[in-house]
Amino acid sequence: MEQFNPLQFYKCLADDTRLKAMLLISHEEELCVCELVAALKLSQPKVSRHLAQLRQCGLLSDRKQNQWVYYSINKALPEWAKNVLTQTLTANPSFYENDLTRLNAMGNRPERAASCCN
Amino acid sequence: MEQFNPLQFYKCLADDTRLKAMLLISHEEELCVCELVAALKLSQPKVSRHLAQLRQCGLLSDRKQNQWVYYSINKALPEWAKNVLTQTLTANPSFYENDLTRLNAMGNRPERAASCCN
DNA sequence: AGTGAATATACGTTTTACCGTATATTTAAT
DNA sequence: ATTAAATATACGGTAAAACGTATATTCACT
Repeated sequence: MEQFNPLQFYKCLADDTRLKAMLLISHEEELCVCELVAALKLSQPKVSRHLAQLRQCGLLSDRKQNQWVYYSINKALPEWAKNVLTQTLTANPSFYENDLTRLNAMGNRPERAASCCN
Repeated sequence: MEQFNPLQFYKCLADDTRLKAMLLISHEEELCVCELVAALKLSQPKVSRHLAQLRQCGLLSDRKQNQWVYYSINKALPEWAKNVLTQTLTANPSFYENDLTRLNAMGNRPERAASCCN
């Protein structure tokens, strides 16, 4: 993230897959790729590509644990951008409710250890 | 505006011309097309096209007075969207400062009557 | 070492968005 | 009526973004 730029931020949010991924991750603290693939009902390469973009633009952080990669909202995001995400999340539950339902219905969700003690 | 949708909202903000226009209009209450053309240093058809899109998506309202068309933020925008715009405006002054300078340097800015008494 | 699961990337194609230029429309002024 | 200014729209071309498919990489398990 060179210098955080509002235009780049909104370009990241201007795609259905990326916006839903951001909101689901906000809602769940962190999610791994396979959980997002199940929640969004999209192909793995498609999801992975969009997550890579969100990470490169500084919106997401990732941590690897075993074979999984967990994505979370980048703590270093400017406050205004965090607020934008929170507002969007709380005001538009119907935008992502189906995805949340699929996520919760997913069997075999990976166990996760807290990032502080692995 | 059928039903206000966060994805469509962010697609509107995901273009340099549109984002700057939105922020300048937020900052100035209302602006006409020729003021935006001067502030953004862009062609009139380009600015007009983007404003039309913002109006069609429900982000802007317009009112005609004499030969000018003034654009302002749509009062009917959902609160969360208004908050997003306000946060973006106050947190990113450098994103639009040059445009604001050009706007203020513009000679012959059209006189405007308040919309309540024309 | 070999296999399978999770994830990432590369490549060519298709779709979407944006743009410049020309032109139409509306209003005001002469 | 004619002209000029402000704005809007139409059309064809270009560029950017997104996609599907194939493949590479990494890690755990046997």
